[in-house]
Amino acid sequence: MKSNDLKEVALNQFALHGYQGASLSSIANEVGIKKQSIYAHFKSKEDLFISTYNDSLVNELYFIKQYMLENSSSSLKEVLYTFLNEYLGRYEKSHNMNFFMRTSFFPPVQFEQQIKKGTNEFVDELESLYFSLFEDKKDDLKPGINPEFAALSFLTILDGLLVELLYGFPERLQKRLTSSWEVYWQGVTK
Amino acid sequence: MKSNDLKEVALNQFALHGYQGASLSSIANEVGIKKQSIYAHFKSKEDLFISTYNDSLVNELYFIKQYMLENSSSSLKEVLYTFLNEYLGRYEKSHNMNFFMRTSFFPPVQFEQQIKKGTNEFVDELESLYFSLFEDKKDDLKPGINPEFAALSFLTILDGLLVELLYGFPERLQKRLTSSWEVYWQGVTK
DNA sequence: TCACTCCTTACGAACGTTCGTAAGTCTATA
DNA sequence: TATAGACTTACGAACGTTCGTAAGGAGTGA
Repeated sequence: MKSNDLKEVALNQFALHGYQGASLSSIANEVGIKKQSIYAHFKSKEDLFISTYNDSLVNELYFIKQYMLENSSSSLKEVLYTFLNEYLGRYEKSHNMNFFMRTSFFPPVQFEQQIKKGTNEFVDELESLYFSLFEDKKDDLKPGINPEFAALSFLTILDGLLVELLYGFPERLQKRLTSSWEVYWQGVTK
Repeated sequence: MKSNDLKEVALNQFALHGYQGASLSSIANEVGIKKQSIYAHFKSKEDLFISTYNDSLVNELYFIKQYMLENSSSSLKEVLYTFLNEYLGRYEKSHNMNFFMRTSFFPPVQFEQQIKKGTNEFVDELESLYFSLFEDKKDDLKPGINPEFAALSFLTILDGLLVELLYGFPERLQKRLTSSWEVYWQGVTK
């Protein structure tokens, strides 16, 4: 289906150049059609954009939920550390994360409320996934550590590493990952 | 001087709409001149942009260095925690941080190398500032904690909180700040 | 099987608008 | 009187969008 091709190419272009920077003609070009033909699939550039955004949100959430399902039997330490590495590695494999971050961090003004709502639901879901995880495995934590605090703290570090991912200096990212993990794990276990 | 007015307005518009989304005419409009008059001060939109970017980098670094100078006698705990709050609070007061983050995270393609170089120097300087701080005050740390690790870990948390700042949910930011700080400080002290 | 209609997808041509940029002119200040 | 800075006018290029049209497939009734 050409609609999916369009959304896939649009994702890449929007990730690379942003909403305003990506043009319909260059998107159409990459798909192999004329820009007017886009209007057979989407009624406007805005329509294409939010359609792409909704997909990216679903994909992002799907990846995380899937990981959680597949690793629910591992120890807390293993779940967390492996997740960090897998999630950061995902960045290289598709533009979905890049697009999603760009759009969530700096939404085009005309979509601001809509995207803020999406972001809010995403983070809410993410947090409750991690709350459950930490609650289930709180025996792995040092007594006296609030599982919710530990979860939020972990997610903050994850966000911090995402920033480093955007900067694009892999060796620095690696050092930050090592340091942050060590200090974090030392903080939540004895 | 009108050049400074221009850069100030440009900073706001670029922060709000990005490089491609901000137009010279709207910038000129806000300054109170015609867009063609911009060319009396800058030779192109690109020129205005990187000029604005260089200013924003200097400002960002200045704020941090100044804070470090003024608080060099405080305890490590106080320096760090107060910095977190002051730096996050700075976000509301000017668009400099927003512009700088937007540009560093997602540079327009034609400026990519130039901005990556700036970002790299900025982070390098930031890290060495914190390396010195943690080295100077390593007695405040739990023995066995590597001061460099503690510094990088702190900076990663800072970045993570910046992301939360961009999301724009103050109450969530507050919870993350509290949790992250508590876990972090528990990790680096006994 | 045939003809008819409907829907999807694609196209060329053109629309109005906005963009960044250029050249030349006027005017105030120093 | 020289210069900086703002103005007017104008430009080509690119933008998103609309229109009319055409090819192809799916389903329907004769």
